[in-house]
Order: sequence, then C-alpha cells, then structure tokens
Amino acid sequence: MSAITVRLPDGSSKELDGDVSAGALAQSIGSGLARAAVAAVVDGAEVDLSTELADGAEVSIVTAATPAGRDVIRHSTAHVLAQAVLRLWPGARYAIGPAIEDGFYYDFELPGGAHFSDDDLARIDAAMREIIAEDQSFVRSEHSIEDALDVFVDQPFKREIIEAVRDGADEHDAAAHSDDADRAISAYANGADFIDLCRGPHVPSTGRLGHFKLTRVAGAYWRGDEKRPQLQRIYGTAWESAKALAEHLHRLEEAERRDHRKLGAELDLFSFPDEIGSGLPVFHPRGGIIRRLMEDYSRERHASGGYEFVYTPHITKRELFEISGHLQSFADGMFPPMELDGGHEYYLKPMNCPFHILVYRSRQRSYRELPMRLFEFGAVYRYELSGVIHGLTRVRGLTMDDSHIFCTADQVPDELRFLLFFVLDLLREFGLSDFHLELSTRPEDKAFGTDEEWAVATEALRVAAQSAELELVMDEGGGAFYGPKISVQARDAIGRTHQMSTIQLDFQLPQRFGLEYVGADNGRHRPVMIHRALFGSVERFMAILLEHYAGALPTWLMPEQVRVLPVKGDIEPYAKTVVARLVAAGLRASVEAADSGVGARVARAKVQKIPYVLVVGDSDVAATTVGVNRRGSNDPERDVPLDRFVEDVAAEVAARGAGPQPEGVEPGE
RNA sequence: GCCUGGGUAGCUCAGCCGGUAGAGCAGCGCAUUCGUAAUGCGCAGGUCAGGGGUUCGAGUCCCCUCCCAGGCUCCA
Repeated sequence: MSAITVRLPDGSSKELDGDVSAGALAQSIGSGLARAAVAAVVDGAEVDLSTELADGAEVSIVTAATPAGRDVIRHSTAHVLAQAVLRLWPGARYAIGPAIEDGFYYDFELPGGAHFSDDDLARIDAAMREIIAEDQSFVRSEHSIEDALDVFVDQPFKREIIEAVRDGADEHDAAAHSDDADRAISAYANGADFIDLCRGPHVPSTGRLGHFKLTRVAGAYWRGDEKRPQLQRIYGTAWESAKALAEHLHRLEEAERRDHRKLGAELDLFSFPDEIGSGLPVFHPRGGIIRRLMEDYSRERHASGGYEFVYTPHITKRELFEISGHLQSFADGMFPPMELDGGHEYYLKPMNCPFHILVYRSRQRSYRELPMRLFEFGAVYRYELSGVIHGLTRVRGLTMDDSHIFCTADQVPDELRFLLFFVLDLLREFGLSDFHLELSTRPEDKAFGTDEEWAVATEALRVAAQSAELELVMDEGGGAFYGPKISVQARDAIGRTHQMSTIQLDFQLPQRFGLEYVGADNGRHRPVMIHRALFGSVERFMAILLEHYAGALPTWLMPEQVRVLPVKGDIEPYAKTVVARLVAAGLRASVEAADSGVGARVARAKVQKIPYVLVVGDSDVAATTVGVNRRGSNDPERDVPLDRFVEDVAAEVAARGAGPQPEGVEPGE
C-alpha cells in the first residue's frame, strides 16, 4: 500500500497512507467530520465511506445534516425497515424502498395477502431498534445479472428490477451507474439475514441510525401502475439527530393544527354535508361573512382597476364547449351532460372563458374599447376524482375570480405588467407577502400559434415579471399548448408554497371563436386574449388564508371582531351600549351574558380567536372604559377609554392590518 | 377511479369472545352574579353512515352503496 494524494472541495490536497478509504480521509481531517460523515462523493459519484480512494481523486465528504446526507440516512433506515419486516413476516416479499422528501417508504407483499395494522407499526419499530442496537455493518457486494437473479430467487419484485436492468429498460440509469462493469448489479447486506438490491451508498453501519419514526401504512401499486399488484407501503421519517426529528414532528403537528378543515368546523365556517355530495361545501353565516368580505373587497378593487362586471349562466349547450375545444380535451373533468329540449345536451360549466368570449362577441368591437377587462365571480363545476377531493382546496364546485382581457397585440406588454401588479397588490392586502414567479414557456410538442407569437408573448411576460422585482423561476416547456403563462407562487407562514394567481396568454380561443376588432386602420384584426385568475378559487384562497393565519384572520376579515363580557348581570346594559358604539363604528361585536364565569367566557373567546375581548365591570361603567384582551396576549389592559378603543380598532380595520396575532403566527405583512 | 384505514350524541372519542349504548365538551333548565383560559346540579340528545345477509340475538361477523382520511410519477 503506497501513499495517495486526493483533492478536497476547497482546492487543497490531502495525503493518505495505509487506510485509504473515504472514511479514513474524513477521520484524518477531523474527528468531528468523521462523526458527521455518512457517505462521500468521489469524482462526482456518491459512494460509501468504506470506498478506497484512488490517487488523484476529487473527494468530498457527505455529512448527516445535509440534503444528501439525510437521503443516505433515510435510505439506510428503509433497509432496516425491510429487514425488520422480513424478520417478523418470514416469506414476505419486498419491492422498493427509496428516500423521499422528509422520509422514506418501503413496499411489501405479505404472505397470504396479509396487511399491516397500527399495532404492527409498533412491533416493526421495536424490531428496527434491535437491528440498530446490533450495529450491523452495511456491506456492499457486486453481482453479475445471473448471480443476482440467483440471490433474489424468491423475490419476484427484485428479479423484475434486475431483469429490467439486464434488458436495458433502464438505459441511462445503467449508463450512469457504470460504463465498464457490464451491467453489474450491486447489493448491500447487513447482518446475516438481510440483503437488498441497492445502488447505495449507505451509512457504514446500522448504529448510525435511530432518529426515525414510522408514520403510516398505505396501499400503493407496484411501480405506480393500477393494473399491477397492490402492495403494502410503510412510510416513515428519519433524521440526523433527535432534535431534527422532533422539529420535523412539530412541523407536522403545526400543519395539522392549522388544517383549514379542522378550523372550518371549530370556527363554524363551512361544512360538507353528505347529503349534498363529495367536494361540495356549504358556507355557514360566519364563513359567509369572511367570503363576502373577501369578495366585496375584490370587487371594489376590480372596479377601480378598470374591470367591467359580467354575469353568465352555469349551464350551456354542448356546442359552446365544442367550439372552445373543452369537450375534446377536458371532457373527463366535466360532469356528464343532461339531456333537455328533445335531445339537446347541456353541460355544467367547468370554465368561464367561453361565456366571456360571447360577451365580447355580442357586437362588433372597436380598438377604442380595448383593453376590455371582463370580470366575474363565476361558479364552475369540475368532476374531480373522488380520491383527490380535499377540503376547500380540491372541490367539485368552486367560484373563480375570473377575468378575461381582450386587447391588441401592441397592448400586451403594458397589460401584462398592469395585471401582474394588480394581482400582487391585492394578494399583499390579504397578508401574503413572500412571492416568487414562475414563467411557463412553449411546450416541446404541438403548440397553437406561431413561433413569433410565442416568442413575443413569452418575452412580454418575462419583462413584466422582471419589473415586479421578484425571483423568477423558469418552467421551460411547461406552458399549455395554447399559450405561455406566468404564475404567482406564495409562501405561507409555515413555509409551504401555494400557486396563487395565473396570467395566461391564449392564442387559440380568439381564433376558434373568430374574434375581431376594427382597428384605427379600419381593418379587421384579431384581439389577444389573456386569462387571469387572482385568488384562483375563492374557496381555496379562504383555505390558504385560514392555514396561513392558523384561523386568527386579520381583524378586518374576522366574523366577530369584538366580544364584550359583562362581569355580572347588572353590567349587561353597559355592555350593550359598548356593542352599540362598536356597531355604529362599523365593527362586528356581540355581548356574552354573565351566565358563566368571566374566566370561562374569556377561554371560549380565545378558542374562537376573537381579536378583542372586552371585560367590563363597575369601574368601567363609572368611567366609560373597557378592559381589553388582545388576541395572543395574556396581559389584559384595564381602564382603556371606550372612545380610544373604538377609534383604534376602526383604524386598524380600515387599514386592513393583521391585528393582534397569537404566538407562532406570522402576520404576513 | 384504485388501495388501506375509518364513519357510534352537534364535536372528540370509549364500547372486550355477538347478549340490547357510554364519557368529556357543546346544547337546554335551575342555582351561582362572578375582573381574565373553562362554577355546580340536573335534563335532553342515538335508524351505531345507509341497505341487505348470517344468527335465537348484530354497533360488533359477511356483502353492496354513500361519505371521510391517507396513499397511488419521486425508479434497486
């Protein structure tokens, strides 16, 4: 064994003698790095720490608390999961077990078609911890195809994967794996009882694992194909430290606490009656207030933004969607037709655009009328598969704040910029502030419109996006066949990204409907059409706001802004005058009579996330004051003059401020 | 749509090997009149999602339907 020299990421070199493994390199750099190391990257390829380094290799160490390091930990934990399941269910077949975002899974077929239960998760967890305590080494081996088929003779899923590699079904993968090993198959064994087909790398031994939790069991098709066997999948999460695991679990709890479906029931906002059907919500009075405020404010802004309001029906004859092309490309997403008037088929509308087009086309248009911005809160119905329906975010009946803009080609750049600033401004008013933009360009295959139209429109979108001074992510080839689009992505208070508004150019519909305007040259021209959704759907936007604010909506959107609690019965008349003052100032307020203790009533009001709870007693009657409890504070402010309180809250509402927020809720702006 | 797991009082849930339904909260009534996170007592509340079957007997076992949750492209 002679000394070798390897190069490190910082450009320096390191000489190794004797043990020339990647792990030894980490150790020679520092014991801290060695402890954190889980794998290495040698000349661009991820490898095990046990890999012997060649002279001149370029090496970096993969540490646990990095995306790549967590992948290794998760993938290794998935192996231990499979090993535990095979110990507990001899004869079980195991399929695939990759690392995924925040965790891992493994798919199994149990003997006799058995399936996992929640109790099993605890047993598997215990078996996994035994394997980890045994600190088994992960040992890599390489096999020829024939040899590998032999090793996995009782494992049909593994054999299928090996055969796929042999038959070159996995062409570029095999190439990336090794050019010269003649399609070698690698496997990792740990302990005497477990070997799994695997590309690696893995942590050196199972003792490096342990900060994991099995989360749920689910069914999943082999290779995601519903025609193939359904396997039993176990999901888990794994992290580099107990702290990181605890933080992840806390994030999950936080997301659950904010779940708009839960908040909707708790705050009495909306429900999904079985009698109506899946994905079809009803809004209760309190939810109705929020919705009306959202819509009213949106209308106000649209009116001052030069939009014109139109109203169109919910159903239409088949012909309209034939002209628009929706029936040809979108029929699966539409409710089936109803037959009326002796054989005419009528459809519930899944989109508003064709209707707005007919408004445009109702008479001859002049260039002087353009840009024409038509706006409608349009109720649309889409037949979503029952399995994908989710709360208010994926429904079968929804209300789009839909706008269609008709303009001349020359007007497109200015109009796009106008639209983008309009939507960003309104989203900010609702407290979302962390945006980025995504620009979807022409798809590879068939696309409507000429190359030049696409180039001009895409460039106009790019210029508009850049003028907004937000991060712009390109989605090359991600546009629809009928035109490029820009979408606004918003990050919420717990870091999730939601697609909000979209601005989409359409080269197809103006042509399909033969739209025209008469230009200054007295000639006929085709207008450009822009689709613009702002909230997207009012229902979904409400859900996003509820989760963003964890139910503690800004005061201006809260159904009940102030609740007044008289400490005892004879204070009630004063409490009523306080409410009258608040109502006169345009606020929504109520009294809760002294039928139960002040403590109990304050507790209830806090659960309901009322922004201001006023407690009034004898001293307040005497001095015309109130005791103010702000949402999120446990420190009441006594003897606040009523006049000042009314003035402050009215000003806050007028400014659409976030209002007092509970701890842990980001108020947005 | 398919798979897994669910559906018991308005809500959250308990209900064992099949023997005739239970708690907390909410609601209603009475008492309490209270100064900041839940006052006491009482009452009422159920087609155990719906339908069919097995059984002397079904919330419980079997089948169908509806509804809910999670998953079903992240390639060893």
